[in-house]
Amino acid sequence: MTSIVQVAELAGVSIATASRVISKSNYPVNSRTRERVLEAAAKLNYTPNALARGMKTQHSNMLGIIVGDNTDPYYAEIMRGVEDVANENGYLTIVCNTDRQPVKELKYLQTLRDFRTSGIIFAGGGLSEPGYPEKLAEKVRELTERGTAVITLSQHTLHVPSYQPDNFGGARQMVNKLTALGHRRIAFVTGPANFIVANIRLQGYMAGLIEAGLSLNPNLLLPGDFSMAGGEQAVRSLPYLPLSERPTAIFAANDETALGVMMGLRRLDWPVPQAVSVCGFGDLPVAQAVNPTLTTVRIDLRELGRNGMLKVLAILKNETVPTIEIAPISIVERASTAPPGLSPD
Amino acid sequence: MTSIVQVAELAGVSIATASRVISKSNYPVNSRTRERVLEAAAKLNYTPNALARGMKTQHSNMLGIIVGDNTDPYYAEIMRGVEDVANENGYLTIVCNTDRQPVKELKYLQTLRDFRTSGIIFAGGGLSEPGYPEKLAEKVRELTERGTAVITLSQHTLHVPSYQPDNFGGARQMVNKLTALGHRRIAFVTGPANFIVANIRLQGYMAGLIEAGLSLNPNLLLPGDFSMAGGEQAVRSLPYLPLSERPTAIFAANDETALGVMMGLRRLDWPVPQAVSVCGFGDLPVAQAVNPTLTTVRIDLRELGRNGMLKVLAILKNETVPTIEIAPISIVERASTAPPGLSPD
DNA sequence: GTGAAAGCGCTAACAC
DNA sequence: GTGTTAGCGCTTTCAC
Repeated sequence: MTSIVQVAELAGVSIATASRVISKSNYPVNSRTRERVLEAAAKLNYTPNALARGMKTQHSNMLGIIVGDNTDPYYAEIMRGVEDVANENGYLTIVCNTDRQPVKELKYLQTLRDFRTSGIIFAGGGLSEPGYPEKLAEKVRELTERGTAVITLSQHTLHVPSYQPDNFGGARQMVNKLTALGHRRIAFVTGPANFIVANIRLQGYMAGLIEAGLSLNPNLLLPGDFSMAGGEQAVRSLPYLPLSERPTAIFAANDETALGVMMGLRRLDWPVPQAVSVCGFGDLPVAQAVNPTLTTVRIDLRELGRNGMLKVLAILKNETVPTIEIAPISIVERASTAPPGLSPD
Repeated sequence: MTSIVQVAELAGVSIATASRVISKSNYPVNSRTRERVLEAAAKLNYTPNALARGMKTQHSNMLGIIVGDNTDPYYAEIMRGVEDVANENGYLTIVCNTDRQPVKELKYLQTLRDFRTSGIIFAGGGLSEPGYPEKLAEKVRELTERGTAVITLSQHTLHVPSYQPDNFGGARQMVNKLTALGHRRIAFVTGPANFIVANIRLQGYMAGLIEAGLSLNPNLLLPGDFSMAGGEQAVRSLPYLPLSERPTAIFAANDETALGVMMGLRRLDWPVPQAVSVCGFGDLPVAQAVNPTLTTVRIDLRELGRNGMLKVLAILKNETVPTIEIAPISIVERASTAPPGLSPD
């Protein structure tokens, strides 16, 4: 393996000089000397050992991204945005799937510390399990103290800079849209209870109801878990409701759930949107692929990722970044929503 | 930052002894001494610097996974399998999105080399652009010579161990299924021409036709590009075919294309599967979510990833691994296929 | 403008 | 069983 030593030898200079050229230090080096070093490096097909460099500089040009599951299109899209900017800036992106398990999350943070990762991005929301936020905060403090740039891309228990989609406003606006269409009985399929984002969307839903002068019917709060299976399961209880209470619209806490809801309704033979409108949250690519196409709250996830990584870079350059910044959302109306009462019943 | 030096000091031993305990070397250490070191490490919340360790051992417990796009569910699923096993074995997984561009791929390989990555997994098929395979092979040789374990998870130009789905057999079997249903005019939507896997599936399609005594109608070879948009575009030409030539079944080279095909057919008002059957390749999660659900060739991608990573670990342990191993596929019949002639025309 | 040398944290000979 | 020491490849004072 060729090291800077052979480059220096071939160029006939000291390794110090070679290093100055190679590492693009702003130390003055005679342009002819610089030329010779560059030539030698090229001839030897030399590139610096990133490990050795990281050892000196105490950080490694690596970035950890903490996701629930990289298979989930929500996270996949964010990851892509992060990786794009990371790659443009010479950083390596490390995937950390936690399955939302505190143990896995903590273990990964430790490993990322061992590798002197330059930055860590929490792509998803925090887990609000008892005792966990404190433990996590402690671990993260160890990291930030060392100069690791840490940010979150969602509402989180962590007190680090955060760039987050407007989950509350998005849910509220979606309910506004539904009430404007004439819906009065709007069900909401929740996300996992210990998942902060899910609760914020629920708050937005309730705010939307209040704005329209509606009151919350607990029977229309259907438990879900952000999965398709959960959505499918959630609608099973609907036929047992008295006709007068049945929802004319179902708002799912995320798109995957909404897809499950649509599958469940198909099984019940309740046509969408004729019998019941369905909408989701996220605007994943599938939202356009399903039949009927899904009305949803759009978050530009790739942009969220790109911006997140830019913030990490800013922190590493010691620039000040705002504690909380809100990424705009928008409502995308598609075919799965319509005014109520199109159905015979 | 606490290093092995402070641990040794606190335990009252030399750093060599401390290292022997910490690094789990099988060197004999007195159990009482070992105990003291472990205690000291725990008290100081010490964990070894992975960079320093990698510097000595010349490789870093990091693994690069080369994908076209981590947003593509095909790659996402493989990644997850790889990451699972990697994590279980203390390896970090680095995402490398290439967008199938040789330049990006080569650049990433260089970076992975700089970081002394222990292994590299090519998740997708090789690019068969003129001159590229040679360049890539050269770069990979540099890596394998250094002890990097390199494998591919698809048909590839590279001569490294490969664990790959049976793309040929899968396509052939799907055509068998369609001909058994009674279809005689089966269209095929191709993938990108420079993508090896796409061509192998095309070969399988042709083999299936021959087996059924059918000949290839060039008009039924529709150009696609593995994307939904490509699939949608591909069917646009169909109405211009004389009635007697119109396909009763459309086999798309991958699931995303099949989804696009279904969207395109919806626009044409050709009901699936009544007017025309549709099937895909891959069995992505969406295949079950669309309406009608998609008949497709199933590859267990997560298992492919898991196994791939296990192979990398085997290579690193100097075990011999087979040059080529084929992962089984299966046909999943769902609602998008039916016998032909259910349509009025 | 250039070079000598210390040291980042660790492992692995090599002594004792 | 334990300790001393030489690097791994790089950056960075500090001399010159």
